Amino acid sequence: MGSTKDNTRSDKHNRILKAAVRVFARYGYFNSKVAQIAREANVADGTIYLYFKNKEDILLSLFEDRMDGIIGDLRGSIGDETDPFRRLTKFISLHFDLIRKDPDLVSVITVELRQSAKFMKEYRNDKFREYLDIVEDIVNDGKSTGVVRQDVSPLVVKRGLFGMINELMLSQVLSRRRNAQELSQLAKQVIEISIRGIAIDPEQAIENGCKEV
Amino acid sequence: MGSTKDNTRSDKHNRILKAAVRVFARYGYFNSKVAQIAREANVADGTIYLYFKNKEDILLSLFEDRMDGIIGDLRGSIGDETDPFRRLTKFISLHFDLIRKDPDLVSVITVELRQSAKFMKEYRNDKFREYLDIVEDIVNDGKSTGVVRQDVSPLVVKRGLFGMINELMLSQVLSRRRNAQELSQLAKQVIEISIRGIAIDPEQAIENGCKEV
Amino acid sequence: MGSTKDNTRSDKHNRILKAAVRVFARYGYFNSKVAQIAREANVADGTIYLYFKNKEDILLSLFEDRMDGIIGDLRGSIGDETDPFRRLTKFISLHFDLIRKDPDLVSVITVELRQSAKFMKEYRNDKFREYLDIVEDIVNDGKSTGVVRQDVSPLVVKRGLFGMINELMLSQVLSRRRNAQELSQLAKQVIEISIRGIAIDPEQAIENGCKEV
Amino acid sequence: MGSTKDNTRSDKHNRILKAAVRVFARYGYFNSKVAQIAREANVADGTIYLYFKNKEDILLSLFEDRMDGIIGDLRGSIGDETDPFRRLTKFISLHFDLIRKDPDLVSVITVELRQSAKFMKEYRNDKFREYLDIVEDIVNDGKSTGVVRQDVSPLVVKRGLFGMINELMLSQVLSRRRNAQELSQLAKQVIEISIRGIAIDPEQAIENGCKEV
DNA sequence: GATGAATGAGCATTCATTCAT
DNA sequence: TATGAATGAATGCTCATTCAT
Repeated sequence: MGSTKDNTRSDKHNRILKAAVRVFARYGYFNSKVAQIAREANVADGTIYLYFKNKEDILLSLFEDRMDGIIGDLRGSIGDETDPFRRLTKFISLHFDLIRKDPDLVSVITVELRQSAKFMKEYRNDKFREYLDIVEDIVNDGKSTGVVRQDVSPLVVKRGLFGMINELMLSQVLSRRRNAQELSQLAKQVIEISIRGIAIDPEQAIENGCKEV
Repeated sequence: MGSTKDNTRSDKHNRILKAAVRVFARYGYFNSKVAQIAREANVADGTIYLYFKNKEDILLSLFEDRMDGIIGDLRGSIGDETDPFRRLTKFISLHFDLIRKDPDLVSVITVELRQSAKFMKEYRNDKFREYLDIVEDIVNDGKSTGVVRQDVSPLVVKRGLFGMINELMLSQVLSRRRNAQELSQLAKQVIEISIRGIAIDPEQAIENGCKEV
Repeated sequence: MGSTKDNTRSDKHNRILKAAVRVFARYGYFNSKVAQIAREANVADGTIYLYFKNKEDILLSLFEDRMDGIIGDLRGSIGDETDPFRRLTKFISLHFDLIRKDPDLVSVITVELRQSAKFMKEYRNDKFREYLDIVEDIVNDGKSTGVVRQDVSPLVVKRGLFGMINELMLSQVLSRRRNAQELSQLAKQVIEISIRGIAIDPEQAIENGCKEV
Repeated sequence: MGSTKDNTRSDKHNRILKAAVRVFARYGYFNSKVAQIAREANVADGTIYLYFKNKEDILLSLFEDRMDGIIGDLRGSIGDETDPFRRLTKFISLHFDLIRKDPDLVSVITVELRQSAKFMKEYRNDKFREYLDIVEDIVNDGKSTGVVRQDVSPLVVKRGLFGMINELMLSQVLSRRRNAQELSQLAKQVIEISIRGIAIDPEQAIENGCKEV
């Protein structure tokens, strides 16, 4: 029958993860109780520990799992494009789409993840790096093809752009009201500033980057 | 008879705050014990509660107190300047100076503050807004004088720039090595991207904004 | 085929018991996990409960089962002898042999068994009593034949001797090094003290009791 | 007012220890809850941890503390005597007195202490050794003065006698009924068997050892 | 104001036991 | 019989906060 009856291994894993995003987003990581996640996932407390090492592992696994999806989406969306600015545009846009599609996930990524000492110390080297490298690649590509200024540091851009997007997503997630138009306006602003910020020929870059988005 | 003997009210208040930055930066907010802060401040556990409502209040007071200093510094530094881009330049530079002057404080602001539900929900309206408004004013000023593009949203710039700076400060604080040159390079990158991102005449703006900094 | 493939009922029962002695001896009763015993016995966790009521029942069954063997050995060894002191000698010797033959079992009997409230309260009435009665019979026999002092209490002797042997076995099991010679010296000491302690004519008793052992 | 109002540091320490003996004796170490000890001691759960590292530390401290008393009593009682057998007599007698004076303590020492892996592995080297040495000294003394057989091993006697006494105390503590007469009979039996077991001249030894006890 | 001993609510985690397959 | 995934009750310990001195 329905999804509640599907008790396969991977289903429980997923149910717990889905419950965790909701709970973490609502109460914050430290205020969330493992028992609460279990209840929302419709499993027993102990079952959680068959799938995750401990509470922190739920948060970290959540990040890894969801990042895989996000990175996949980003690559999928960017893959078709060759122009660095169009790729940057798509990269940024997808983030602001996410705010509507999964605000809880955005909450967890922008706020709760920072509660994990382990994440702050170690994790930012793995999946996070893979994610950041997408931007680095775009910038490097732009420098090779001569459309991005040579003195632009891809390292600064990737982290800086991430910070900018992250903060704007956060402020959106914290304020209740959100409509699609506002979000696309937001995306547009970020896109334009970013492109102009690094392009050799800003006007041309904007024209290329923003065609029919 | 040095400072350790000065037991005036404001001194203890300050000693606790100074101890708190150290402790929070080292162990993280949730892992920091009030007793530990008390020990580092050389006061009794109970004394803390004569000066602060509770543990979270220490963090929040810390933020308010230090933000006053930072805002003061920013205003002081910016006050002399009239060119919006020069003001922006100074605004950004001061942040990267802070990483060297008080890395613990940077740690607390970029990471630990997010642990406070109260801060995330309410506080971002007071002292934080005052801080952000500095940028908003700069951008608005630039738009009035016609050097910043009219379609630039000051709201997006203030939050976006904050996010960018914040993330770069965080990544600096997390990595051990830090030298003055690297930091000023970082600042320069952020300055250039920001200015070009919003200026009507980027080349002119950069020339104005970066004179002898 | 080989023993690992023999999955008859009594084989699994035995495999579990053998695994339990090892695990209990190594980790102590309370720190031993049922799952651990199952793994060492090469059966599933649930299978344990087809053969034993619960964890405590494993310990108690273990005791019963092994005590049958020990009592059998004791009776076998003593059966041939008629002289009470020779019987006592054999009784004691066999215990110190056990330390080398099955130290894990000695560990469980001297230490772990005491963790079971049920054993301490009830069990000491059944198999344990049967075991103690061997000594009681010897002493009573000695009193009848006039070689043991009339004012000796068989009840005290049986429990006292058990305690003495038990403690010496324990101290042997706790200390790593153990050699056959040391153990037989130990046995000899206990034998001599016991015999002299209860005999009417100690010298004669020792001579009878210790012939060619 | 009464003892319940004496809240000095050492008083709480003692109250917890006294509560612990009661609780451990009644429910067994593992079944005893820290909260239960706290309630019986009239302190908060957390207070326990101001005085003891953890649950096991309560048990171990209890042993150390009470052993000090017992060792002191033994030395006090034995101190006056010069005859080894009289000293042995007093040593043994005091144990059986303890059964009446503090059965809970006897319970804890004979049964619960064995639950502590730490005690079984490490502790038996310190306070316990000090206690056993009392017997070793007596036996050595007896051998020097030529009243104890030269081939008697003091090591075996000290551990063996301890085991004997221990087991008899345990069996007394486990059985409900206990009267002073029965206990002194018990002591007398142990005394006589021990003395005869090790003496060169048993009759003389008994006469010396048992004068007016 | 200052102290620090005392409080006690709160929770992640374990593991013996069950039961659907 | 046998399995092993799932269960959920149960508890030692921590630590922010209080308050008698």
